[in-house]
Order: sequence, then C-alpha cells, then structure tokens
Amino acid sequence: MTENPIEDGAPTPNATTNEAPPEWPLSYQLNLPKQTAGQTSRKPWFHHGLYRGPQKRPVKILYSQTKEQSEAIARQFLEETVLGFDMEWPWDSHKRTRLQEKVALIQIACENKIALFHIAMHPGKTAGDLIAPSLRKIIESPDILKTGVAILNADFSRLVKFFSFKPRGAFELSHLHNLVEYGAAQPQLVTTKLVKLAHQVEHHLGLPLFKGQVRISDWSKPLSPQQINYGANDAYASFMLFPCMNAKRKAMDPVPPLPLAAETYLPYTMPPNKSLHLHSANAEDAMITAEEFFKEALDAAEEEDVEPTDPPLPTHLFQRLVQSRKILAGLHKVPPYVIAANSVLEDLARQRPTNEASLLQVKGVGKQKVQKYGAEWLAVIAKEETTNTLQQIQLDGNPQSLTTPRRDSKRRMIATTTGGGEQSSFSPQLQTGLLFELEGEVLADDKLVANEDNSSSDCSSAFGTPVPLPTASQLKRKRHRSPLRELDPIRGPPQSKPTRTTSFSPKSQRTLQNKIVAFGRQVTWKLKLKPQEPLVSEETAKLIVAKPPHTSEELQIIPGIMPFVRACSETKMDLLQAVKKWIPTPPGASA
DNA sequence: ATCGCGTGCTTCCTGACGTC
DNA sequence: GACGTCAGGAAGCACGCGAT
Repeated sequence: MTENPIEDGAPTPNATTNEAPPEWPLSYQLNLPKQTAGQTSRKPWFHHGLYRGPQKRPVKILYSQTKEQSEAIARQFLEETVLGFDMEWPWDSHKRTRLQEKVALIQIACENKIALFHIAMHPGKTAGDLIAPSLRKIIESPDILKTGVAILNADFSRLVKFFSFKPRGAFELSHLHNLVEYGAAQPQLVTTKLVKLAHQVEHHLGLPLFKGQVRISDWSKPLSPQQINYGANDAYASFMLFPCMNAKRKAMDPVPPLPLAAETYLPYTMPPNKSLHLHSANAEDAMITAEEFFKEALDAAEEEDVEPTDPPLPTHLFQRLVQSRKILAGLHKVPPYVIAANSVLEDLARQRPTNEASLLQVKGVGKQKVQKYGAEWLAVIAKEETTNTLQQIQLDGNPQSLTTPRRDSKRRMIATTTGGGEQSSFSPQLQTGLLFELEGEVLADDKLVANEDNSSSDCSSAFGTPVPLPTASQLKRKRHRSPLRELDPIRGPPQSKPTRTTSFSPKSQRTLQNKIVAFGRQVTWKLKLKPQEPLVSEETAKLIVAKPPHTSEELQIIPGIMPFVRACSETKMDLLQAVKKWIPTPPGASA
C-alpha cells in the first residue's frame, strides 16, 4: 500500500522550509548485489527484481490468461491509491480487427506486486468478455491514480476508442517530473510536455531502463520471458517513479500541490504543451496553473523580503571598468559609449561574471561584445576579485564570506530539489538531490550503485538526480556545513577554525600556482568531454596557494573550485593529495 | 539627430524525438 | 511505419538604448 497522494495537506505558497531530508518513501527498496573486489562496476538495467521488501521479499508477478484469473488478481489491487499503469498492443494493430489485438496486455503495479492481464489470450468478442469487472473498476476509478507516460493520449484513449470505457485518474508522470525538475526556478517550463519514461527512470531511480525491440514485438501470442520482463518492468517503473518524485515534490520550498489528473483538463489526443494544472489549495478554485502558483509564492516571498533587491554597486570595480572602457575605446578608435553604456558597466560590476557564458547573461552584452571586450572585462573583474579575496583572507581567513549576493538570490532560494537552470552555490544539497538518502544496509554503501567510471558511486543516485560528483561521502560532509546551518539566525554561523595562511615568497607562490594550473591541464587531457575553459583559473590557483586546503571541506569552499574538483574525481586524480605534497601542512596546524 | 549595437519577434525549414 | 510535436537555426526586420 502506498500513502494517499492527496492527503499531504493543503499546500500553500508560503510553505515553510523543509530542512529534514525526505526519506525513501516505500518499504520496498533497491537492493543491488554487493560488488566484489576487482569486479568491473557497471550500472544494471532497471528491473523489478532488484527491489526487495521487508524480510527481503521480492516483487510478485501475477499473470492472467483468462477473465476469471484477471478478476481474482485485479481484486488484490482495489485498495491501492496509486498504481503504475501501462498497456501494450501489436505495433500494427491498426491493420488488425480483433479487440484483443487493439489492447493485448494491460499491466498494473503497486509496491509489492505487478499484474499482467494478457487480454489477447482472453476469449470473447466484447469489452465485457475481455475485461474483468474489478479491472474496469480500477481503470474507471478517479480515486485510484494510474501513473504512466503518455497514459492519457496513448493508453486511455485506446480504452475509450475500442472499449468505450470512461477511464479516470490518469496521472501523467511527465507532469510531476517537470514540476520537481523545474519548479520555482523555471516555472515556465513546468508544462504538460511529455518526457520519456526511460529518461525519468534513469534520472530519478538512478538506473537505465531497457527499451529493446521487444517493445514492438507481437503481444497477441503467449508471452516470452522477455515480454513478461518488459511489461512488468514498465509498469513497476511507472509505479516507483510516483512516490520517488512525490517525495521530491514535498521537499520543495514552497511545496507545490500535486498535478491534476490529466483527463480533468487535457484532451485524449496528443496534448498541447501548456502550463501544468495543479490542485488548488484555495477552496474556491479547483485548480491553479503551476506558473500562477510559483508567481504567488514568489510574490509572497518578496513581500516578506524587506531588503533591496539590487546589491550595492561595487564602486571600485565600476571605476576599474570605466578605466578599462577608456583604454578599449582608444584601442578600437571609438567613443567609450560604443564599448559599453554605464548601465552595462554597473551590471558587470554587480554581477561579476567569471566566464563568457556568465558575461552573456549581463543585459547589454552580446556575443560581439564578449568577443571584442570580454577578455578585458573578465581580466578586470578577476583581478578585483583576487585582490578582494586575498585581503579578506588576511582579515578573517574565510573566503566564503565574500560571496556577493546576486540580484536573483530570492528566486534561487525557492528553487527546486533538482533544479533546472543555473545552479546556486548556496544550496548544493538541492542541486544534487543528495539529501534524499535511502535506508538499509545495502543502499547505505557508497560503492554499490555501480557506474562504469565509478564517478557516481553515491548511493543516493538511486533516488536523487544522478549527478556524478562530488561523491556522496563528500556531500555528506558538506551537509554538515549546510548553508542553512550557516545562516541559521538562532545558532548563528559555525565557529571558524583557526586560519592558516601561507607566507611564500612571490617567486615560490608563482611556482606553486603554475603547478596547480599544470595539474588542471593534465586533468583536462584525461577528460572525455573537454571543458571550453581552463578547469582552474590563475585566481583560483592563487587562492589555493594563499590558503592551502588540507581537507576536502576546505578544498570545496574555495571559490570557483568545484568544476576542478569534479573533473579530478572523474579522472581519479587526487587534487588534495597533490596540494598537500606541494604545500605540506605546517607543524601544529589541525586538519 | 545620429550612430552602432543588442534584443526580440516572426517566419520558414529541417531534423529529432515522442508514442505504440 | 504512422502521426504529431517541438527545438533550433537562419534570416530579416523593427525597436530601444545611451553618449555625444
């Protein structure tokens, strides 16, 4: 049995922050076999057989070839509130005439069992002959959500067209996927757009879903083991995705309501790409669009926020940019205003872009400006950042305290669990979904969710977004340093450790910086996908030398370091070890 | 008023992708 | 295989911007 999806309380735009990580919501969990030493690790395909319940009970498969068997099996599902749902039919069913060949197989799944109703084998000529009453009841009940991809326009439309059923409770998984994936960060993307089941399974359940030729095999004959596996898998995946994504939804801030059943507002034909409709918390309205919901939430959050939205203008950096504009104007023999308007320089100073991509985000800066003046602007900004950071490290040894508040910080604070759009350095746990931890001894082992390159060996990839790096153990450490903890108004920021700064001669510093940059190049060569920009900038190298990290925590708080850290992990090159080798821990310093 | 630029919009086309 | 959707690129055009 699963929880009732509707019974999670009336969501409000001002829902409080969910600090506690959501737990895997089911008693049946992924149970991968332990890897032995030296064994090549590779992700297995998603398979219902990989899940185990209490006392290691496997998922049962119930297969019916007659209406009577179907009735007995269907009755076992009548008390469920959510069922994975799928149907199969011969790919050339439009050429066939028998009703059994219009809908050959109906699959439903709950947490502990999967039913395969092989309609093609049922004798009879009418819908009443073929479909057991309890199965029809399940299909037509609005209180039993049937979850699947394209369930309305593919599966349910067939049941309407050929069986004259009135199916209800079609829960389109793509809708929930879009909701938890984009949420408040990009509400315009929270639409009814369909997303492949295989994509969703890999994304949320962490394992690839096999889709071979069996999909278009003949479902009208007795099923082969491959067909049974395929049919059972699709339905079970459709079921598993719901509680998984629903847990992510409940972890969002604000908590959006569940999407409405698809048939309540969408046609049975291929749905247009429109804004997702959600259950409304307002008793007067039955529904609210996702865009409206997040707009209300944002407005409410901004009303509470009394601080000005624009950060103060960093006048020193602005003056530097003005000087730089003069020089550029001289070089290009154009008036300064052609290089950039004052407002553009102000935005540059406020937003402090660090690469060409972020330069392009600045209003008034396009490809041509980036090409002509981008390098100069980036250099001015980087120089200013380095000067500031070094000064700050000398003052308090905490480079993180320098993070400039961004214009859209509020929007990011109400971002989603897995977040589309730009990732915020304020909320690493939200980007990766790694706050989703699985229970159980097997899943608690970092090494068990296999991956070809071992780069995503974190257990939570089976529930969060499978983001390769940093590893789960690194992120667990990070969790203890959660930004929420650091911003906690009651407990206040954690006590900073005694700072260690280095006192190398300028020449030694330069040598060490060069070593770090060269290390970055080695890592780049090993990467399969080469980054467009150097993994480690001179500024970052300077910061490493200025305050050498001795733990991964210290390493990860260095501004701009994370792409480098990820690439090192991916290529199995130990950055921390290298730094320690070049810059040994001074005596008496605590790691 | 002028200039050069960025931006946004529309239209058309193509190919990829989605379902079974 | 059939059918439909959608994203992205290219091209052209209009408009707004800000310093002089």
